[in-house]
Amino acid sequence: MQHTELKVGELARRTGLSIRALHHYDEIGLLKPSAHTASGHRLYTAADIARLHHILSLKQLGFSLEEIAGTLGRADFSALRVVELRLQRAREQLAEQRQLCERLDAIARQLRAAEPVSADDFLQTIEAMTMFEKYYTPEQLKELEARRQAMGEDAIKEVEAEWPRLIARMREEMEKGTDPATEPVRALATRWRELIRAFTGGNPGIQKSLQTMSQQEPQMAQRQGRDPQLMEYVGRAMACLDAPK
Amino acid sequence: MQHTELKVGELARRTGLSIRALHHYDEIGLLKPSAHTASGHRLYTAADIARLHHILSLKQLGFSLEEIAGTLGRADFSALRVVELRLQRAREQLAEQRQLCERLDAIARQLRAAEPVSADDFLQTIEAMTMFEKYYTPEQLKELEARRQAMGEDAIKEVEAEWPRLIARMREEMEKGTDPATEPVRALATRWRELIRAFTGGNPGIQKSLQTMSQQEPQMAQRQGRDPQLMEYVGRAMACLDAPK
DNA sequence: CTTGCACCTCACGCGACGTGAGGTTGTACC
DNA sequence: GGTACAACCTCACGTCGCGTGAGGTGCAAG
Repeated sequence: MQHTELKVGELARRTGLSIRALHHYDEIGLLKPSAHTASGHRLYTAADIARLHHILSLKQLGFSLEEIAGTLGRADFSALRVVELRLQRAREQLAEQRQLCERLDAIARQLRAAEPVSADDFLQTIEAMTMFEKYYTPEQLKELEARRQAMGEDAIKEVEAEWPRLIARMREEMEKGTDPATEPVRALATRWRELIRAFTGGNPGIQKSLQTMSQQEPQMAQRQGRDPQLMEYVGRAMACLDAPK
Repeated sequence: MQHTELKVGELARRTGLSIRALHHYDEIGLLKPSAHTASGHRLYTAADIARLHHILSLKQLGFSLEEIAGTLGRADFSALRVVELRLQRAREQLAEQRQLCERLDAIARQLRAAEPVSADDFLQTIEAMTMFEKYYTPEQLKELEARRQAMGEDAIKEVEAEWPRLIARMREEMEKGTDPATEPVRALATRWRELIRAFTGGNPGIQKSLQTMSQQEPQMAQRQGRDPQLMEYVGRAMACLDAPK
């Protein structure tokens, strides 16, 4: 009955751990075999094996080896408190994972809906989504998504195609030096305002977030051809709309 | 207009990254600033900053720096495929996280329901749950949980308290050498069978899993005083019940 | 005596940086 | 010119839980 002591290989086979892992536990003092052969081979006693089972249980709960060592070290710990702390951590990580999945899923859907996109479009899409998540609250994002749903795929694509054209025409007028209060510009400015309103839906929170984003991330606007100079021109045109000549 | 180049500190402040992280990206060749001052200070151009934004976007999606480097390296990758692979990984991790949360939550509930438990009880509870998860299918676990609910806390505690008593009395008879076919043992064996039936609910799958677990994990039984010798005695007593003298 | 297996002890590697140590550069003020 | 002080630089080790060799020893069988 004294042959109950196991060597590493045997223990590894029985627990499914690697030999290296057991060596590691020995190294860091988490599980030191109580006996050794004369030649230095590790001999794990029944008590060692019981301890290992405890270790594996706690490991399955996501505790670090250090935490396990601490927990097994002193027997006076409050089990409930320890588990609840760990549960809290796990819940936070779960929420993060969920968010990540949602992000990826949203992007995948975008990609599936669109034509085969170029790498550049792809990166821009992601960047845009990241920005949106940064500047809009979750509720606002929901509302935006709802409005997109309501508009339908085609309408969205139309608007997305119209923006660059509108920007280009506005730039033309600016470069020609057209007075922003006069006609071709008034029409363009009106359309500009309409498109923005179609996006915000008149929601003041979303309007505010959009404004914040535009101010904080001028590079994004730049990439779409909306440089500060143009924006200032548009601003003047808008002002003229409100104050009719 | 040529003052657009940023030094590390500035870029770090704007992106929320640490200076060390930017150094790291430089080290591994993920983002090498296109310019340096004469004295060796890093200067990030607008193009560098754009690349960094791409990097951060992909990082937010959980890609490793190596994957990001690969993705940004060649422009011919299939965006959808990349994202879908990543999504799959994320979903798997999400499932694991969820399982972990459930495990922790179950243990926390157990701990809250019970009296303040000793560290030893705690570890034993966890170990038991781990074993259960190993040998019973999710559906079986659900059924067991349902039966526990139906029994009520007090009844469960009663049964849990009865087991050690029953085991002790059985051992007594065995050590006295009582014939397992004769009376005090017949009654004990009957009760033994009843308790097991209360646990399995007569479900053959659960009966089988229980048997498998008992065979594969003799140490667990041992700790409850059910050594092989005793089990063999119980087995004989059971057989005598079925074949009435 | 050799073969072969299980065991031993170093010791580096991963991934994405954190955290110093110890030195240089740039800028502002005296 | 000197002297702070912040911002930059380059090593280089630490993290966590082992994987993965390299190079050597112990022990039983042919």
